Amino acid sequence: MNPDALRGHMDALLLSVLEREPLHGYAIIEALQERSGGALNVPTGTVYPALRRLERIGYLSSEWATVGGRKRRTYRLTESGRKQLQGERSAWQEFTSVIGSVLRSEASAVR
Amino acid sequence: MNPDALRGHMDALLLSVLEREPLHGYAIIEALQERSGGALNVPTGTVYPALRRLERIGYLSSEWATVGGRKRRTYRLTESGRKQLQGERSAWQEFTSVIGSVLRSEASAVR
DNA sequence: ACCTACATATAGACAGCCTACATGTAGACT
DNA sequence: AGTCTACATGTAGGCTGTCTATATGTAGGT
Repeated sequence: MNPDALRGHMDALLLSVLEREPLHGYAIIEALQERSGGALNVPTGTVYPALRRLERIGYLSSEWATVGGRKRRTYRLTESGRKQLQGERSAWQEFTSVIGSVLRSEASAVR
Repeated sequence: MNPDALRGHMDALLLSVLEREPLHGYAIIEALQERSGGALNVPTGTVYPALRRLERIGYLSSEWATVGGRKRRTYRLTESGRKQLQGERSAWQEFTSVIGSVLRSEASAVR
């Protein structure tokens, strides 16, 4: 999966994966892999900064927890984040529809 | 349309619009608008550099023409570009399928 | 002692899309 | 003559988000 293609869709992915239940960063990465059938292998250097950015914006909130001696920062969707996820979903529909319509244009309409 | 969303898909759009027939930059911008139902408004500062990049890579070739006193640089797909377009199309399928599957995951599978 | 999985984090590189600007022709209207 | 819009190409520099690489540390297995 070309990294550049993810640009601008990372937020939707992260919010979506947190819709079901709060998760910590590492678990989010695993969830993305699972739900994508192994296609999505997002590096930690992408996910952790992105989560912080989303928290800064107000779409996520986080708190520390210790499980089995390991520290986790667990993120959960805020109300604002839930609304944003709706927006991201419809933006995704719009996006795929628009790009798709250009890519599917007949190769030789005239001639 | 969020600019970041286009990232990494611009090539596919440009190659696709040139599949039917050779076009110059300005006409490419218009074609993108038409085929997207007005949703795609790509600025010249995006298109012209992108076309040059694609030519440098070898997916496009270009030549100057003068029409009605105005100079145009007309771009056409090379063989290599045609192959690349096929690749872009299947990459797009893969991409939408993967992201879509994550975004469509049930909001509450368990519980 | 070593390795792997778990877990978070940051610095800096990289790339591509954008805004803003520069330049010029043609044709219509005043 | 002057002004405006559409046509037409191009570049410089900014922005921003993803990536690579690296650092740090715990737990558990061999």
